[in-house]
Amino acid sequence: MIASVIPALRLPRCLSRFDYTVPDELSQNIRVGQLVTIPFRSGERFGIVQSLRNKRMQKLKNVRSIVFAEPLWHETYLGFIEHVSACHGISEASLVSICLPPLQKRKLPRVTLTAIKKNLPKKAGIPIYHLYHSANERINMVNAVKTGVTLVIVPEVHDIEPLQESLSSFHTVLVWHSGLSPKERFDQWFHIRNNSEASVIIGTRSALFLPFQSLDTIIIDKEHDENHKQWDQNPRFHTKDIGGFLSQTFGAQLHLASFSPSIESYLNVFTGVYKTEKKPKTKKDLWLKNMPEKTPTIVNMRDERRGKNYSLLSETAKDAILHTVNDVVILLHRRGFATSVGCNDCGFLARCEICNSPLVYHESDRSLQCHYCKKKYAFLVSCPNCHAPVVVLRGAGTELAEKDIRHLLGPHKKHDIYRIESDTRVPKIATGSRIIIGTSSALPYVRWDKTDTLVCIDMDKQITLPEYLAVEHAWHEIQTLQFLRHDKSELFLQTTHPEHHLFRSLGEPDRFYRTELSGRQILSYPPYAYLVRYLCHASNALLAKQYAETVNRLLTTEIKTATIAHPLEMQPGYYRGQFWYTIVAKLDRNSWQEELARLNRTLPEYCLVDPNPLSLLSL
DNA sequence: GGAGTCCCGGGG
DNA sequence: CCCGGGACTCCT
Repeated sequence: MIASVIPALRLPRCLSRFDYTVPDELSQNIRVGQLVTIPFRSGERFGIVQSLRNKRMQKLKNVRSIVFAEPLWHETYLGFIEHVSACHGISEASLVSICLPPLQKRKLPRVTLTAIKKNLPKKAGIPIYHLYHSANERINMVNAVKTGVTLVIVPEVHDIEPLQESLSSFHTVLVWHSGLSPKERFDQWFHIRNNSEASVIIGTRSALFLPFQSLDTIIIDKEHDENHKQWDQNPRFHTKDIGGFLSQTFGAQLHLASFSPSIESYLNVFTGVYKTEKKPKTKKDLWLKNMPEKTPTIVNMRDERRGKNYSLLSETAKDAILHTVNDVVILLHRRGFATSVGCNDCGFLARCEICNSPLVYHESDRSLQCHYCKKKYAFLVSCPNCHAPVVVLRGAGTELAEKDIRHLLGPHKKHDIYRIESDTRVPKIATGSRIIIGTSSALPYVRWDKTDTLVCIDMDKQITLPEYLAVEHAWHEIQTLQFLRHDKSELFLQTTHPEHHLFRSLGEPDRFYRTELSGRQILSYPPYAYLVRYLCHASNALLAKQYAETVNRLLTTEIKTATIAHPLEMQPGYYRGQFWYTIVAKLDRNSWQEELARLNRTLPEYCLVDPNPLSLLSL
């Protein structure tokens, strides 16, 4: 007997299944879906039995051992593995290695697997959309789930704990995220494999690949959040896509939930792709009219400049901050002191010599830093291009904001000031009133009940950024603050484009969605097409470009229902020791899965696949 | 993808 | 003589 085995190893696309002879002493007990050990290269590896056939072949190595008598996975799950790896342009072997993260040989004798269920799938219904307006409604939505195993995927580790605490009295709750220790991982993983009782599993996107025996409900919470996309390493997947595949595999009901629906979901609700409790009847119906009635204050920064206020904060915001007794939150999107360093005379802009990204000024050591490749440069005194003595700092980062705030409050300030960024460790925070200055990664550290004043220093960048998702992202950010802040608090949005439909639609969300949708329809962007991005990389710039052109030719001849854009240099063009080019294809939104799998098959190894990308150009 | 291998060149 | 790094090769 021959066993086709998928090794648990990160292997290239073309290497997935390997044939081994089943020795006579194992042939009675070997099953499809079982975890086995196999000799691979010089060592021994875990693998999953993909299929068995009665045949004899020379020169094959033997399956070494069967780890558990019971199969780890149902046969149907192997179809899931095949489908996901085909659509995401990775080998089944790589995906299997992601599915078996905690296995250590010496611990395995401690565990036995329970018998596997024989008949799996019922048919999955169409996805259900839940719009919630408060934390309570959110909890109730999850609690409404009564029977079977429920998987809740949240965008960030921070989202797990609050949800877990409000649920634990009703359900057995298990959590899964990147912060677990190896021991916790091992225990949770086997618990999930063996548990057949009702339970709720709450996790980040890596929880999609846990060894479920059955799955009745999948909830994707904060469905609009960009953290649902894994964009920086293979497999580059979106929680919604994998959630859909899982729902098919287990016949589980898929739910999407958010306080700020994505533009894609809005269309899906109106076209009947998703069900809702209160269904809008016609296309003319408004769906989101009952948004919270807190209104943000839009501050026109052009007026501030005209009034000779050149600081980061408008007079209105300064005034509000000075009069706030409790907490203040100040948000902006850049770390450091200024976004860019350049010359007003000739337009020179300081860029990283390695990857060409604009450099960021850091006040603490008066250095210029590249936020992509981390290289540091000395501060420029004069323009290297035209030798003008003045090098101006444009834009603003969190460090500059902190300096301004300290200056504004003066020496007798009543607040403690904290700057929180993605890569700073969160300081030990005192109990007094505080001002938090940070990027959106500071939000988990905000005391919402005590925060009376919130300021978004600069909404402009997201409006002007040439990315189709930028404005939607800005909208969700505003809605996140609207959702979290208390009714008596004030939110200031500073912009030089107060006439933008993003701000004018704040009181009538449906208008925002419809305007964005019509723009996307014209350009065939999602949700009217399914995007896939192909990334070509090489250690030399010319080679990378040639690779991209080769892939472009391959795709152009192979493509059926899609349009494809010419290769473009990525932003930054150099990253992790490699030069990068990108090719974007727009696939038919109804048949993208087959098309994607077919296109991926033709690709050379150096080309990575990024289905459903968040950005067209940047890494 | 990455472990194993060979083959350089540089420092002693 | 020993290394570290780069290129190259396979993997049932």
